[in-house]
Amino acid sequence: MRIATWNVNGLRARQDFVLHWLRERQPDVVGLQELKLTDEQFPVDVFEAEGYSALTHGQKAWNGVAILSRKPAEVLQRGLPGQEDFGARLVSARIEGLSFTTVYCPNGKSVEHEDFPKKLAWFAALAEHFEQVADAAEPTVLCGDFNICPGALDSWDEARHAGHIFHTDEERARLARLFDWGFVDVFRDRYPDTQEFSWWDYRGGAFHRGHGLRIDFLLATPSALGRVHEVFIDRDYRKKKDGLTASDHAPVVADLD
DNA sequence: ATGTCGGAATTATTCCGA
Repeated sequence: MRIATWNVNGLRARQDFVLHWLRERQPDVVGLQELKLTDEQFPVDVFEAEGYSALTHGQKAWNGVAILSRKPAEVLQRGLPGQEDFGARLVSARIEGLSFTTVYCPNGKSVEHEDFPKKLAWFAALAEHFEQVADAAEPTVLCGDFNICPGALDSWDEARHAGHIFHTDEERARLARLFDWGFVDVFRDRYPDTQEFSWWDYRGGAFHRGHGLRIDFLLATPSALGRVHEVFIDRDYRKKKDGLTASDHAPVVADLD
């Protein structure tokens, strides 16, 4: 089973690009983030024609998440309990015995902004949700755009950004609570010393200059992690394809037995 | 160039968020 996560930065603008990727990479289950459309606007028929059912949790203009699946998927949750006012950011499903959740975590904007403490509270609610309703002994995947660099290796310039947004101890402590519960960062587990990024700013030629961050993850409980035989960040799909504009995020992909 | 995108509000330009 091939699973993936991808912040597409607007599905209406990215639809043809996403189809290109699906045909090329042939994933079985995909968590999508930043759809920027409502459930009514989601092009269900387009993905069904490609062999995928879609479970969506969208809203007008901003945020929005979905799960595409080639296998039967039963929705478990739409929205993070208690945090619905902060946008449509979570959807989860049970797919062939795997609990699969995808999230678009709040950005926070800057440590001085009012969204920053709200971001921290959102992460606390996310950890609490898993502590309350999930079982770390079960095969479980939590994937998405976390908008946090877990460590110095995950930033193109930790020294410059330390203490700033995506690089604070407070944000890293909120991620640590998810790790304490039982999640493992699949890419970092397999490649402890490799610097790779999943997001590059559109501005300033950041992609070509190597100015990126690793903020998109596949997290897995040990029983799911044990099934992983490969994981990669699909950097090639951060580039234009057939004249189509890429998202500012690359997909993250893992192959499970 | 605080440099690019996507989307909304409003109707070709400006704003907001990332």
